[in-house]
Amino acid sequence: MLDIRLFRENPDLVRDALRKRQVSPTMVDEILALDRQRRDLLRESEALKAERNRVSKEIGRSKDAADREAKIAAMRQVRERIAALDQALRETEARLHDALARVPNIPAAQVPEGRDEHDNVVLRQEGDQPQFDFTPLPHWELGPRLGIIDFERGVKLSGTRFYILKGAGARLERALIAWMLDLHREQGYTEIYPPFMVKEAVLFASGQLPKFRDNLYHDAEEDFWWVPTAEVPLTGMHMNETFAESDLPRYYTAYTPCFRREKMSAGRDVRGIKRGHQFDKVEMYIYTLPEASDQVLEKMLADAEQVLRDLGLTYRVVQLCTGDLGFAARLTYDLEVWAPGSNEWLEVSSVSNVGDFQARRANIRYRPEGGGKPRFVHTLNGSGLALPRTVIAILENYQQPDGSVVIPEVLRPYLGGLAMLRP
RNA sequence: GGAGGGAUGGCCGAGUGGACGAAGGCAACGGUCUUGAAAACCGUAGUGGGCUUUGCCCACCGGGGGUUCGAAUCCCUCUCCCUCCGCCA
Repeated sequence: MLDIRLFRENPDLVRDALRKRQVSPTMVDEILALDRQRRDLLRESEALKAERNRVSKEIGRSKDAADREAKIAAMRQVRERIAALDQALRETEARLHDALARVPNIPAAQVPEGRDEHDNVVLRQEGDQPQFDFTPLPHWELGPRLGIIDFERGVKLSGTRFYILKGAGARLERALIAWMLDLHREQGYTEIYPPFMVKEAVLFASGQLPKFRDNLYHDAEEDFWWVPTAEVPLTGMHMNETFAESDLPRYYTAYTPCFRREKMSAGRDVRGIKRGHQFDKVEMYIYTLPEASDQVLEKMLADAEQVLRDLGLTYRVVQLCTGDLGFAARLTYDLEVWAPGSNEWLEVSSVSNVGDFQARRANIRYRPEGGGKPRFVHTLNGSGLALPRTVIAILENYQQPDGSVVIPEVLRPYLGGLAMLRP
């Protein structure tokens, strides 16, 4: 959520930001009109309330019965008018709040301008694309051959975009989660095991609602929403809290499954385990002082990169352009890992500085050391990493001519020493 | 699931219709005293919003709604916490 004052004081800055994001800037004028209307109603209502407060006190003190009756009658009228104004005010505020809640964050100045993902900028590549003296298979062939992925039975249970991991496949998934959490813990993050279902207010706080309702699963009878990412509970965890400055920064890491309806990508990536309705992810999340957030973003990026480096995988760092930036983000780096069997770069991590955008929605502040008004914190989030695509990369990069797959060294202690998957 | 009891400022805690944004205590901050500190004493202090911004006004006592000229206080409702009973991995 943006500060309404930004619209009043610098509407062109907001319009410009929306244009760069390929979003129509007409909402700016709508918001300014609602803001004007709100303040007009508020002024009128508050003036009447001041009068009511003043006269009511006089009524309490008055000894004159006739005087009291006259004032009570007059204030009855005032009450009616206040009620009508407040009703109009509530409606205006609801519309203003809803409009404001749908405005994306302002991109940071250094974000390259562009229409969509084709205009993202590859900053660097780490490692070379491996050469094979045979044709590398895609994971959707390797998995079933190794007996570790069962697509048919996943579909039998739950339909398209579901699969079963079996035997060493299930163990590999679990090993990756445990290893990533341990790595992040060593990097300074506190491990969190959050609820996988949260209230609507939490999804609003992190920015998923109201705009992305269609991509979420929710319980029909109760106020439960399945998390689409651990970023959601890790934001909501400190909702309506005020930190002491000395409490910051806070580094968190969490494993959760992520549940997404994927309505937007119907028919895309239907093969393999690249895009499912349920997938595992280890997430990093940081609360910082505003001044520190840009610097902390670089640490988070490095921490995510270490996962790929330790696995010995080839990846590239991509800076998202304005048109591809997520709703809440002001600056985002994607990490894409090379998958030789699928023959594509797979997004396994998205590392973002959100600024105060979520903090404002979630009302998360800190009190400056020297005293003074509470200020909003900055939040950052980054995957470290998304599991299925990491599994894809491991299977496809470490496959051997005979169809077996070598397990990366770092994972072997988590797999009882297992070094090789064999058909 | 049933019965009962709760939720007040940073913390504790008083307050059952009118000078209550809220006593008192603790903690915090500033000052006096002191070589320094402690103690003692004096003082300052909440959050958000509006405006014609040395200030004035509005709102906020778990959330929402209602009664009333006027609500922390009365009514309805929701959420959460505690106690007991039941059920349960």
